Amino acid sequence: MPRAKKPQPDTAKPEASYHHGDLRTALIAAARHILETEGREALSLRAAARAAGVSQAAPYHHFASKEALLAAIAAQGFDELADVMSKRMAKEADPVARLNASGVGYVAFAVNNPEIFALMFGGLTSQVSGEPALRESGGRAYGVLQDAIMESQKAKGRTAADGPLAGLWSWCGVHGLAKLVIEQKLDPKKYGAPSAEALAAAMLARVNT
Amino acid sequence: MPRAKKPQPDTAKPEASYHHGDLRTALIAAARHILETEGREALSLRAAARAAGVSQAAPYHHFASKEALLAAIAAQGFDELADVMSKRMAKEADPVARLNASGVGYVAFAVNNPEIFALMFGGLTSQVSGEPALRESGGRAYGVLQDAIMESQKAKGRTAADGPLAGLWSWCGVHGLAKLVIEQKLDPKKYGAPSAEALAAAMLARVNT
DNA sequence: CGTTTATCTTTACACTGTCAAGATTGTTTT
DNA sequence: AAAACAATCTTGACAGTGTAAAGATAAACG
Repeated sequence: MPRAKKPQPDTAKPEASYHHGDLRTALIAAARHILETEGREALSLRAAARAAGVSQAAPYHHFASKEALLAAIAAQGFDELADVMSKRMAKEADPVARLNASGVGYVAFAVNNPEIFALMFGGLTSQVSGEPALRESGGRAYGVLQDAIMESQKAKGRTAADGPLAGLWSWCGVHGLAKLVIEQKLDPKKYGAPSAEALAAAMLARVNT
Repeated sequence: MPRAKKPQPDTAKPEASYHHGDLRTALIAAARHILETEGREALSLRAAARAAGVSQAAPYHHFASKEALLAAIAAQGFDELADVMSKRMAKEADPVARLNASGVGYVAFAVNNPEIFALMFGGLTSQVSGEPALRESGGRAYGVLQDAIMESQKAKGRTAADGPLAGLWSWCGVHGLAKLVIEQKLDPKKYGAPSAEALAAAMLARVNT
């Protein structure tokens, strides 16, 4: 909770100051922490403000609404999703292996960040899902996936007419797998896989040559 | 809103009576209506009670909490999902065609009932997702899908070791497709399909022989 | 009939998201 | 430098929420 301020980072504990210094990021961090440890239900704007050590109305100087704060967290999630997928892909050379690696990364992120993943996909009102920052981060993650799909299509010499569907199906499968595992509707161990990640890898390997 | 009571269904408008007669189902209906027309955010227990014409505390004689009411709606959803899938399957003879038909039905239900589908998958706290009625309805729907998968596996002469994965992948793909379309992350028309249902049919036909 | 039990109402509490008005501080202009 | 301004934060308030306790009403059953 004791957070360094920009203006004077000399004193050890600059707590009692009227201006926080970096409330916006502090609120996002606090809200994310609550979200991850206590769940969506327990996350209130007031609780986040409390955790950041400010009054209940302070957040409104940085976010238009509670939903806007949630959208900021979701945007962060999309950025991390893109990172995870990129890093997994970087380890592979073969285009199809790269596509599959991105899919496994997708599942890995989802399982490791279930609450944020839920926020990114379906947890926000449509009013706020059009926010520019959110759309940009979402678009970036989508781009990584799309590139992987295109790459592998080209490598297999598919036509443009038929091609997209195969990649699309991989995305749908990976997304559905992640969701079902998170909601506990699907248990990887019942299918002989030690983890959701392993199950995704096994299935993608079966499907994509 | 004027709802027939069991004891004396003779008078035209039995409104002003202390006992409602069938409050439980009336509350489910009212809540579902609000959910479908105004969205999840607008659905409060008090609003449902108001719509049913009773006081704010009346629902607690039929549901332990707001979540329990939502769980009842979700259970209804699972029953309807099972029905839709069963009816679609009944129109086909070939085992693989039957599997694909159940998948298309899955997507059709999801797209036609987005709010309830969201409730069924991810919209409930884990505390209430273990309710017997919910688990039973969910199990029934799962059973329909599972049967379709088994059928088609047997028809193709697959081994038990390898078989389940193919069916699982279809489920994941169909679920992911439904979710992504509902969240507007995926537009069927961008892939040359007039509807989500058509897209699901096209993809399943490509994947399952 | 009277008693019991299920159903419903009234009242109340703690909590929420959000707004308006005022206090405090940092920044810019003169 | 002082003065004006803008950004940031606080206090106080309002309507609405989920839920619990205590009492009223009516149906069911002896």
